[in-house]
Amino acid sequence: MKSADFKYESLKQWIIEGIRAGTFRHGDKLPSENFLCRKFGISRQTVRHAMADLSEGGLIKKVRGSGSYVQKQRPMGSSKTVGILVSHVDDYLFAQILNGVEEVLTSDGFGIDLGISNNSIELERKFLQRVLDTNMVGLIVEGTRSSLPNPNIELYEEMRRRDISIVFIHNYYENFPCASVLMDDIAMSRELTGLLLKAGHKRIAGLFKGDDLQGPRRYTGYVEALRDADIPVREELVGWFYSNYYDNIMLEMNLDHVVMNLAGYTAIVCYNDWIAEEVYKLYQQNNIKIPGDISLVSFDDIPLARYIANGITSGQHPHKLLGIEAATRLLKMLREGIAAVPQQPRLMPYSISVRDSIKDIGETR
Amino acid sequence: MKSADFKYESLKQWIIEGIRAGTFRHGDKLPSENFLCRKFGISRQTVRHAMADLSEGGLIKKVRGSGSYVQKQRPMGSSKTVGILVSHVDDYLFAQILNGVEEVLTSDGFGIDLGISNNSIELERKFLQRVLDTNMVGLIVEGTRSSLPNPNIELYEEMRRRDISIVFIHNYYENFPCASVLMDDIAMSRELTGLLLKAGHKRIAGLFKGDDLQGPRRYTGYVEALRDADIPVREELVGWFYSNYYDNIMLEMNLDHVVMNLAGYTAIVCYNDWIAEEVYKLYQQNNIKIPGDISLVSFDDIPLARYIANGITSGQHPHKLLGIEAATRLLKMLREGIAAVPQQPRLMPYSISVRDSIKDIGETR
DNA sequence: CAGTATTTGTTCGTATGTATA
DNA sequence: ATATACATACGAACAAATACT
Repeated sequence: MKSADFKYESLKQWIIEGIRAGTFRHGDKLPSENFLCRKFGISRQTVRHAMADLSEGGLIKKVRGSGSYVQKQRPMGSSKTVGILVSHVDDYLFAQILNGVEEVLTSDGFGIDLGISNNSIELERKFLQRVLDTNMVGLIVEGTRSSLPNPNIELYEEMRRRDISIVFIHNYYENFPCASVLMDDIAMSRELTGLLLKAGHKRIAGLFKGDDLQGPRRYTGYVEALRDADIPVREELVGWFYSNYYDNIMLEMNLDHVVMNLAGYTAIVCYNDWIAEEVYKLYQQNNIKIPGDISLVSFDDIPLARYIANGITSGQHPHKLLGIEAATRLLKMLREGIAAVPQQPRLMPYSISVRDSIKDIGETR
Repeated sequence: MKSADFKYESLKQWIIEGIRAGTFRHGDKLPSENFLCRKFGISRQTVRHAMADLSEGGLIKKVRGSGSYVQKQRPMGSSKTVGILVSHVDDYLFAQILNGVEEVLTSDGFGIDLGISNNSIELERKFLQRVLDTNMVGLIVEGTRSSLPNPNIELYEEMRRRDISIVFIHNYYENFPCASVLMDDIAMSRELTGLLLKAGHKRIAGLFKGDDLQGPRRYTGYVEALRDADIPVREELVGWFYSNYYDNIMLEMNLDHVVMNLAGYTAIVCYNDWIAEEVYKLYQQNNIKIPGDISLVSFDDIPLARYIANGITSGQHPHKLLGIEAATRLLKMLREGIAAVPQQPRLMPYSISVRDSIKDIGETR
């Protein structure tokens, strides 16, 4: 189908198509040069030209005295680079993850190519394209706007076709089953909300990120906990915010609007510690005390969490371990094939750092 | 000198040497194939074999009907990958820098290959080797143990020979003049120490990192401030710690030893906010109040700084800007040649966030 | 602008060397 | 040890792009 004005180009195409179609599989011996000469009625030099090109590109390996062989799709010595795409690099969470990933991969001689999506579908696409263009062997990725249908799925599917190993972290796309490593957001959220319930709170507000899978998952845990306690979920106590409003500049301008629209609650579940800090600052301005007036729980347990108010109760997320786990799974897939790792979410264990941000208001249900 | 058993290999060598020696300069037209046939008494096929190899490697460019030309050392379309090597990824400082670097480079179509040295000379070497092996076009690097002579200088020099652009951040090696972007540690430290002096402090302790260039620079500023105030520097008030003791696990075990050996001071200059936090925790255990008993100033102004004690006074380092500045300089070097950017340190502007960690003890000198 | 010489690109044929099965 | 298969090398011819007159 392709323009093959030259004989050596058409022979290259013929071999490539044969490999793609499965006629020649990885490790197979290709027909000898002399055989191809006869078959196509061309000279050996021409055959050699074609084979040399393919060999240069790493598609085949020529062994003197033996023959030419189809290389594994990804010859070991070729790229040895793994892409890692994260959504934000604002804080130390990412740094910890990266630390873990780096530790595992570089000890195995892999390089890391980094991309930041800033939760932009377009930037995600750009990086995925780069993964394909530069022939990376694997990808660790934090999905962009992972709770919504993703238009870049086609690129992920192209990667799968090309046998590029993929591990998602923190989230994944519903319509793309894949290995992933997640924190156990639902259970963690259920337990954190449970702490508030146990302290007698009944009107518990929630503040979640809407366009990232972690938001809905944390919301789910919150809902489950309320349901278990036979407390109806009140729509007006749940605030949602979105990526557009999430970067540091816009955050404060919009968050107070969301938070101040919540009313009549004694406790709040915050999407993460950064949001909790913003809420705390807002409360300070309005002279609301934590936990005196409002009890608060949150996620991530960043170092700051110790210092917000009297210390806030936060779900601990083993970030470095998550990075290590993701990288380890990727390595296994690279070495033993994609099937070696279950293409399902793996939930990381968690723990909760209880601090003085919950006031017991008696009446234990 | 090299084993050139084959004619095409020796011709390749001859051309490479010619380019290296300056006989053929970039853009020059090489002798025609037929000329080389006659000159070396070999067939045109053999000449073509050699030329094809060089062309594949990007060293020369063949133009049909015209001739073969020496390529620029780094043909634009080749790698488009920039290495970035940092020492630690523990905290958000690095994340901010990376954010800035990423923003600039990816908008120009460059990819980022990340390495973490963990302040290990060996890991640094490994990454530098990777930069060379994978033909990266540039490098942004935070030097490893930058206050000491570095055994990897040879690799940096090889990069320079290969026209790989290099920008140092935070530090540089004394014996390798190079473009670099630094925070103005000395001036910042002088000003911070000055704040303590203005508040009447005379016995001011200092706690510095010894094996990173930033440590000695901050110490220098501290010394200059004291000298300006005609206060002698007392050896016993200065504590030094080293990378071995700097990772999170070892830190606390050793820091208290260093800190507790300091005695008879009313104020302390801390290497950075993480150290300040450790010092603060130590003080808490010993019932020492900041600023009641000891005044404290520090560097970096991380978000935590607001929350340590009543908030600590800290020198603000525009991390993201530093990343942007470094990346911008690198881009300029990549586009216009290394000479386009002064091979000297560029100091970033800074500001100081004054908080309630300094007690005025009267007697304004 | 046309024509010609130069230069690289493609293809053929052949011969010899060397590693592998 | 022999046959097979790839690696190097030579010689020749024509095509196509470019440079020069």
